[in-house]
Amino acid sequence: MKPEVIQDIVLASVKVACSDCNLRELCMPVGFNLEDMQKLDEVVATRRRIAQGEMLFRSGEAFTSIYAVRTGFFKTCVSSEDGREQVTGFQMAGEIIGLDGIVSDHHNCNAIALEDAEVCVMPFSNVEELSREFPVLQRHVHKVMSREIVRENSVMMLLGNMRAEERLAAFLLNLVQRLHARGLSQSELVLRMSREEIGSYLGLKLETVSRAFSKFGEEGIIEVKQRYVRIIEPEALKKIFKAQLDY
Amino acid sequence: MKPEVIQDIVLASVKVACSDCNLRELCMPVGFNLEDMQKLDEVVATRRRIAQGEMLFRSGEAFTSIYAVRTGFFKTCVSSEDGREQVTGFQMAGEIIGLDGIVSDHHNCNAIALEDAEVCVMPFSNVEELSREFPVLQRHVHKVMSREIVRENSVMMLLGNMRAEERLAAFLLNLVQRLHARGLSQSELVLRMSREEIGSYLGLKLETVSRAFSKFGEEGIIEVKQRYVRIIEPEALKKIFKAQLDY
DNA sequence: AACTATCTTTGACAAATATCAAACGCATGC
DNA sequence: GCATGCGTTTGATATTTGTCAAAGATAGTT
Repeated sequence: MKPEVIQDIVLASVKVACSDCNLRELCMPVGFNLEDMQKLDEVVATRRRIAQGEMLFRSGEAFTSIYAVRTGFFKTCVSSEDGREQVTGFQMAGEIIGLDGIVSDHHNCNAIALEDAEVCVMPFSNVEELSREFPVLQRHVHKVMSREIVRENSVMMLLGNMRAEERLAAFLLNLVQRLHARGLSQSELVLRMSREEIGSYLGLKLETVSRAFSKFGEEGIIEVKQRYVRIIEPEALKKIFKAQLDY
Repeated sequence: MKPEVIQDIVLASVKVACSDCNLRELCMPVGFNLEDMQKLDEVVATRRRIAQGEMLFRSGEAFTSIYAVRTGFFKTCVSSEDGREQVTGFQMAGEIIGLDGIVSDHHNCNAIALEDAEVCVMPFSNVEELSREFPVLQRHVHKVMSREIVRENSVMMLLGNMRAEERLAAFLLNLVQRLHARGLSQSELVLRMSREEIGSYLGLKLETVSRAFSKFGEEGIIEVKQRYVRIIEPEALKKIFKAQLDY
């Protein structure tokens, strides 16, 4: 715990202000006047850096805060008694991690950085307190949680009804869409996760994921070179993923 | 719309008070004094009856309220463009339906009564307003949403990592556990849903579900007669479902 | 540059589940 | 009582994905 405290002090000395953050529109409510925004800066207590491969929190740990990803890329996963692991999500800049911990006051999954990352630490008591004061923040928090519920509904559709190639097409389209919303290319990406992690998320073995990638490559729909992917024919991907839901 | 309005009037004339409801401990926060509780009665605007097979709400419909099941049994499901359907959950007395609608102000799934049912209609603006006034209600709402996120994480584990018999064992154990919490038997139940609906929830075809039921029956773990199920060896079910998560 | 560890790709084969088809059971209405 | 319809069970077969194994690619290290 000691090293974290020291690190927090270092980071807190850097200006920590939502009102001044370029990710504001991704993780804060819109339609906010400047005064409100400045009061809202109080939700974020500190920032925290997480090295690649390190855990932001682990299952069973006491829940105190939710986290907004500032930079880097995370995965969340649950594991069963007998050691099987299920990746439940991948999170990028502007997305919120840790909502699973509210119900039992303990985290219910592991959050692991897939590359060096920085998060804004938002003690949940701050969030609740300010939510009572600012209806627009309250509504925003509810929307964030509801969005997560809807996303998981879509994943259930994917896992329950789609075959391997449909799952991968859906996955790729979702990823580039989110990257594009962050100002990155809508046709090129570098995957931050392994075939095995993709497979875990999609309910497939890594070999099946690899084969689907190769098939798309052979068909000229995408260009794949290990973790680099270029989407050549987005329409073909969308056609494969007919079972498209809006998430 | 007319018939519903008339029905609402009829139902509202019956006493609608959370403070007086025998499901209170399931769907309202605990540790509430009586005065607070009486103010909280305002969250529920009306009650509404839904006949078997009817929809409480449908995907795309404007979101105004969340619903607490008072009696009866529901399923929620999403459907894809090409008509595939995925059951995302089954809800019984005391459980909350409709949280999916908050993010986009439109419902994102269909909620269908599997038997004649009655729900408490809680306009979400009431919920938010009273949440600002009562921190204990605010916390409760957050916990309900977080619980749904955690439940869906477990379903992802089930769909992504478990085979047919494990899925069915997990499903049966979860059902009886919830029924038992409502004062019903922990060994006997009558399924409210068809094999096809179970299959949709579990990512299996109805024939596979039926075969798994038969297998459990042959092994003496359960007794099955159509929709009647008696669990003879709960420990055997738990052993099959090693990948047990606490949901 | 060579070595190592890790991730990825590909092939051959096995296992699980889906599909198709038919029979069965139970409730409903005539 | 019998016919009808819907849901369930069971069997035979097809398809998809998983498993096991080996080779290829990449990045980091010495």
